[in-house]
Formats: sequence, C-alpha cells, structure tokens
Amino acid sequence: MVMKDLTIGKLAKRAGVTIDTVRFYERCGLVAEPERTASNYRIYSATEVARLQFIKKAKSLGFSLNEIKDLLILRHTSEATKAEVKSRVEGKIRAVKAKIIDLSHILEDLEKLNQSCSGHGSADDCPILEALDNGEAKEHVCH
Amino acid sequence: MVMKDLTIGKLAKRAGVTIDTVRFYERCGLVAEPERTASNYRIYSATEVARLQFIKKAKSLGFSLNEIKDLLILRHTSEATKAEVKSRVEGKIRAVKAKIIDLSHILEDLEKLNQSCSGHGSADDCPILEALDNGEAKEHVCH
DNA sequence: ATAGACCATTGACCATTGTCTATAGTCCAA
DNA sequence: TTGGACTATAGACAATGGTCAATGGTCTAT
Repeated sequence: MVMKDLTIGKLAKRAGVTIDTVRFYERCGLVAEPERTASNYRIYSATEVARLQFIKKAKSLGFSLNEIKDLLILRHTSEATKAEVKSRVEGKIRAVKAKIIDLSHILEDLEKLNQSCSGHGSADDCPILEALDNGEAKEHVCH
Repeated sequence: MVMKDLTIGKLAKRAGVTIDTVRFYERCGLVAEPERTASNYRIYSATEVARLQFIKKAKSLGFSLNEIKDLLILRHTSEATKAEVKSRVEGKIRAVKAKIIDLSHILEDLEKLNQSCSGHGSADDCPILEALDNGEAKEHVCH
C-alpha cells in the first residue's frame, strides 16, 4: 500500500512543473486520473513524482508528449521488450541526426550569403537581398 | 508603368504557393494589399511573384515570417545599409549554430542511452527506462 | 444561358505545449 | 471565525503558419 499524501501543488513542486502542467498532462493521458479526497482534491503518491520526472527527462531529449506517452505505456506493459524501447530511441537518434544535417545545410547557405556581402554601404545593391530575390528556395524540411 | 494582370490564382501558381497563403501573407503584412478590379478581384504585377519567392527562399533558410517581414522592409528602405541586412543574417547564423549544438548534446545523450541497452529481453529492467526515471533532466532549450 | 472554374469574405480549425482567467469551494492557522 | 493559501472546473488565449468550410459573386467557354 502506497501512501497517497500529495496534493497537486506538492506533486508539482517536487517534480518541478506547474500545477497547470500536471492537469494538462492528465487531460492528455500522460498522467493517470488520480483518486480524489472527499472534497474532490486530487491526491497522488510519490510514484507520480517519478513519472513526471520521466516525462521531463524525455522531453529534454527531444521526445514529444505523444512519444513520451508511448514510452510510458511500454514502461508499464509487461510484454514490452527492451528491443521496442531501444527502437524508439534509435528512431529518435535518426530524427535528431537528420535535423542536424538539415540545419547544417541551412548554415552553409547562410554563411555563403553572409560572405557575399561586404557589409558596407546602402542596401540598394545588397547581394544578400539580391540572392534572396533570385535563388530557388531549397526545401530543408524534416519529414 | 507595370502591367497588373495577375489574379491571385495565377500569382500563387507562379510563386508556388496556395491562394490561401497569399491572402494569409497579406493579412500578416508580408504582401501589400493589392489593387482591385471593378469586381473586387485582387490584381498583381509580376513583382509580387518575386516578393513571394523572396519569402519562400528566406523561409527555407529558417527565417520566421516576422523576420522576413523585417528583411522585406529593409529591402525597400532607401536608408537601409548592407550592415543591417548582414547583421540579420549573422544573427540567424548564430541561432542556427546554437540549435545545432543543442541537438548535438541531445544526440550524445541519446546515444549513451542507446548503448546502455542490449536490446534483448523484457523491458522490465530496461536500462533506458531506468535512466529516464532517474536522471536529472538537462535543459536543452534555445532562447 | 448555363456549367464550371475562379474569386470574395468571415470565421473556424489544425498541431503543440502549455498558461491564464473567472468563479467557486476547501483547508489551516491565529 | 476569518483571512490567506490552496484546490476545483470550464474555457479562453498564446505563437506559428497556414488550411478549410460556408456562402455568395464573377468570368468564360460552349
């Protein structure tokens, strides 16, 4: 039997999020609907602190709330395998790498643009603005 | 005197955007309010095609619509200097670099996480899920 | 003349991740 | 008992960049 003695405010404080965020996560299904006191206050056990920290950590690694929801389900599904978890992480690794490559191309283009311009004089004949006028827009879109 | 002979549909098609997008850009002030025919149709000259392509190109380089708005103003301000334009580009270069560094840190963390797990067996004792439970969430936030 | 393609406006809606407001009920300490 | 802190709900609002629907007017080719 776990002690349920945390109000939403205490839970939020311990996990380092706001009360609004906890309720928002509840609406999204990231945090289960908790029991209520007689006066309808939500009460939580300390395990919910861990769950919120899990969410925070995963978010900081670039997982979206939907992806985190999947991870949380895996975490509590006894048939889940390490392979499934690992493949989520590997998918995210691929996505992050793709994003980095994409940004690197953008960076290259920006640096070329920047080098084309002396930075002196009126913008009337600014090579940067001219380049923006002419070139075909490359698509650097992440799918 | 420039020929104004493009309906919004033709303009959009030439620039490679949708009609909705043109009207949206007009609302946002990225595209000027055009003249109208007697029947209230918008009519454009070919210079607006160039303007839309400018927007597209700048967007592909990671500029937001607001930033593009600024660039467009610079482009048509006679007092504007190359230095001003260049400094916008340099700011964007800094931002893109920061984003890349940020993602690189995330990638590192993800790869560490991934290497910690063999990928075999039940997720009950998955080191990835355990790591997400424990670790302090690092902030990889771009400001 | 009429169908089909085009254009007009207003306003709602999409995803994402919350944040804030208004109104009202609850709990605790002095 | 009373004031301040806490909690409840529903729903609006934020930013970004559009997209779509509903309703109705216009243009053009047959």
